[in-house]
Amino acid sequence: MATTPKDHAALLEKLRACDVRPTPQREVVLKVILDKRDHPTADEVFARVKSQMPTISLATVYNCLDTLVQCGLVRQVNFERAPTRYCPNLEEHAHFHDETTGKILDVELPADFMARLREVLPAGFDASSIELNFRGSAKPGAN
Amino acid sequence: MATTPKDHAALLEKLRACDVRPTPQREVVLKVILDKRDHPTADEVFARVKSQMPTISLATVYNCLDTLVQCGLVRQVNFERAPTRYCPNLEEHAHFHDETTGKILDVELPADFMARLREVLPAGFDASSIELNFRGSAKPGAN
DNA sequence: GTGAATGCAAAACCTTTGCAACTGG
DNA sequence: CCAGTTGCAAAGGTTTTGCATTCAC
Repeated sequence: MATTPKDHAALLEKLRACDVRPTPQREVVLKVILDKRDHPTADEVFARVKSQMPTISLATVYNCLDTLVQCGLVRQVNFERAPTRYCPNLEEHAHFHDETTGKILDVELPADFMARLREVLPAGFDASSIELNFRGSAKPGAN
Repeated sequence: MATTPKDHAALLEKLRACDVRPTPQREVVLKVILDKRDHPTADEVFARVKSQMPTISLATVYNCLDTLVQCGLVRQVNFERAPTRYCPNLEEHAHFHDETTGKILDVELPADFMARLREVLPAGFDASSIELNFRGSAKPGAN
């Protein structure tokens, strides 16, 4: 279960708030991402969406994902050579790639953490986004 | 010019220290990466290597790069959906992707910075590597 | 000599593109 | 109606693979 409303009306509202057409495809793509707390690839999103909307195409899923990322409704996570993953968590957080399970986990950050990270940038550098990725292994139990 | 010795003997020594066969291909791949301070893609490495060793194949370049990364002689940098880049700088540092120029720049970090970053990880998580990537634009002049 | 590395070509993989048909406002 | 979106199929670019040949030790 996600932290945010995910019923029909709420989803459409989110889309409209971003000034994008609330198409059924975008709604479903957004829905399946918000419905879980994981980090699916485009292909996994496609699979989930297909069960609700069998006629959707993979290209449309890619289109919708791009739109949602641009709107800031969903985040992108990039690790190594692996396919791009999508993240429903809009809070400031880092990612931990567990090499044992292959899973990606969210790492909560203290308040203002990202703001303080920016301080390492030399004068003249302005970061619009920051990605902090850990890779390693997690003992079973945590998260 | 790189920070580290890059003549024949020194390169071979580096490879031997990693317990890998010091083949001419590995040596040249390592050389062209250490010779500059930039972040070439596999294709760019291939182009540079070819001028010194015209018979080398792209697959071998990929093999060598993988080996060098595993040895820790070279680092990998991953940004967005872009092709993987390779980095000669073994110091602790972050990367800044300048969206205006498309270039990737090294960002120096204060001592122990990465160690302190690790502290945000919950108990039970052990990170073998950390990637800190900024994206944005840099005013001309810096770096 | 032998296991490892190379070179080549083909395949795999993820993602993008072109375009005709459709649709939401 | 009309710009924007979809669905499909085909192309694109990067990386990997299979296998015969060659090489470093």
